[in-house]
Amino acid sequence: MKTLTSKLKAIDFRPTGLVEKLSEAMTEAILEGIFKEGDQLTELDLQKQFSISRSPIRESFRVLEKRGLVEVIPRKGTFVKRISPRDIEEHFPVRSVLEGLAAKQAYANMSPAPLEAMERALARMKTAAENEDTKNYWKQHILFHEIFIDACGNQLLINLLKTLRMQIMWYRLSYQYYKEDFKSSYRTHEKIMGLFKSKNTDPDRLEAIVRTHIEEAVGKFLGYLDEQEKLKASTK
Amino acid sequence: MKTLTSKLKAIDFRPTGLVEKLSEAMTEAILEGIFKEGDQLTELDLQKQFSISRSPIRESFRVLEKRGLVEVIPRKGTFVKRISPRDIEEHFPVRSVLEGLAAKQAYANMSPAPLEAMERALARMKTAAENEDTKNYWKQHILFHEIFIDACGNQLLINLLKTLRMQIMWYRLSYQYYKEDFKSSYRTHEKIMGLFKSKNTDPDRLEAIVRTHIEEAVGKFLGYLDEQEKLKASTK
DNA sequence: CGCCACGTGATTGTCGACAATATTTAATCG
DNA sequence: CGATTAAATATTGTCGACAATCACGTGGCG
Repeated sequence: MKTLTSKLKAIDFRPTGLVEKLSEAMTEAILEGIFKEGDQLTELDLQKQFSISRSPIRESFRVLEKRGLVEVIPRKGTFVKRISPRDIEEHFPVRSVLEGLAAKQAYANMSPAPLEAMERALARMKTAAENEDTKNYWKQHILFHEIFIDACGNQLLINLLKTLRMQIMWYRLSYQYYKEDFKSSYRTHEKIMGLFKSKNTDPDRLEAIVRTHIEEAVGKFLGYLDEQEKLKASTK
Repeated sequence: MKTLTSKLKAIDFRPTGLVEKLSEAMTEAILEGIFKEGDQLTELDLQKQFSISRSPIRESFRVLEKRGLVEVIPRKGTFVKRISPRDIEEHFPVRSVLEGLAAKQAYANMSPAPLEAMERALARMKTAAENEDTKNYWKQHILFHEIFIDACGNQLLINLLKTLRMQIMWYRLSYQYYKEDFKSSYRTHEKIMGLFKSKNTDPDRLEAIVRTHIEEAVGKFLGYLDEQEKLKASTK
């Protein structure tokens, strides 16, 4: 487990709202890969790093647990959650139905602002695809989805998806450079954009297309995972 | 906020696993309506009731928060979550797509045991409907759904649905006596059962029917809520 | 050599006390 | 009398200490 010296200094640790600040700091640390999967987050270590007592640390663990980033095992400790191929397989179908629903609900109460934001994101996806800028393509891709999710207006749905997407995002840390089939991906999003813009789109069709788009991602993701594993094995 | 004397005595409070025990006790207390919505759960009160220190209490709050039963507001306190009509409206679409997916996945890897369990539950639903035993009809209805949810094999999906269903169940405390249209409800479940049993069911059709069944419940539920509100207003 | 008992260090679990913040009540002024 | 401020009370936030449990290594025994 690496230290968090850089983050530590950036944060004001006057003793109020320690749990909030600490939760944010640790969330970032996990998302950025400073805390690696399987790592035990020992209270004493964090206590030393942040010079705070264990009470807020323990509470922060529960907050991170809610976000699905760590696993609190009573009388054993708190560990950064590992993601197995099985988790991936379980994740995508769930997320696909939820994002499908979000798309449908977003279409139902769509307003100009998010629509324009999506178009801008889509334009940047196009540019990134042409330049084969994988990292940026991903960033815009994520943004595109986030916009219509936020626009769906269903707070429960928004929160669920935020959590789910964050969980997988963290694993994507290294994933941001994986080679997406830009052309195919872009065409799909172009089609989705078209459906959002049109006045007489069948909401169920929009939902189905978004859902399928995400369901199909599971294969690519698992393939990538496999590749990484082999890479790891060969360098040993 | 009522006291928990009865529960208190039933629980062994030797200081190990206090958080687990306390979380369970408080979960039940909320589900059973001992803690009412909007109630502030003050640490001192619970401390006195259970004769334990505040540390495990505070951690338990975070556990309950994860289950969606309370709301932790920093520097204000912890409150039993209120459920608004809007929450209901947001809840049902989400749950419907998830249970639809669960049904589809359950059908894909269905085995005899859960199938039989569902048939038994369905049979008891029939009896309860004939006797107009609302409470028992509800119980069996819930069980019926739980069986195929558990059978879907997707642990993420199972956990999400368990949480969602629990949140609404708590509000159902009084709801167990609301008058369901037994005949219509029973017929739907008979149809679902038939689709689960058949070897050549279209999984998407099964999914759609389950989804629709739940989507339609939102109206009844809101109507019930409204009725309760009026009742409350009139008795004042 | 393998395996179990046991002790030792590491880690989590709980506690009571004090500090900081929020809420209520009381007092003051216009 | 109402509004504003100030004191008091209630409640949450954090801390350091001690207790219980777990993980690991060591030594004895078959």
